[in-house]
Amino acid sequence: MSTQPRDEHEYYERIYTVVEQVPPGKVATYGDVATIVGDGCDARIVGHALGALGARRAETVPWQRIINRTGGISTSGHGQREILQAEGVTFDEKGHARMDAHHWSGPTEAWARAHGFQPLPQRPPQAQLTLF
DNA sequence: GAATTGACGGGGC
DNA sequence: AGCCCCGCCAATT
Repeated sequence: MSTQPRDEHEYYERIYTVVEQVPPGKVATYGDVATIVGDGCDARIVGHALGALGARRAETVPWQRIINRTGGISTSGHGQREILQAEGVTFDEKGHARMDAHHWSGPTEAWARAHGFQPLPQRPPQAQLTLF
């Protein structure tokens, strides 16, 4: 049997623990975090969890390193992009983070297993070569 | 209780 | 890259 929390609040602490693993200069998507947390966690729940961070907790949880799948910033009025730029993350003209250079590859398999989380599946290398 | 909205995402075109 | 449709979970109207 799998214990999947019915109350999304039950995911919050696990979500914060995962977010704390993302190093400066790197970014992860809401979906990435949800996958690592596992047990039915959802990208939207991750968004709710980060939105529920108090000012105190936001000082230890790097919420700014979580962005959407397009590399765009989903928040407004929090200076998220500026903070990321200060950490070394680069953006293109359209305001999208350069995921190819800064996308976090997930926790180490050892860490994930030690803490009861799910490692991030290997992302297929994006071939940009114009064959023929 | 349907429709809508919100710090979302995958797949198809 | 962009747009659309649909699934997802929860809160609000």
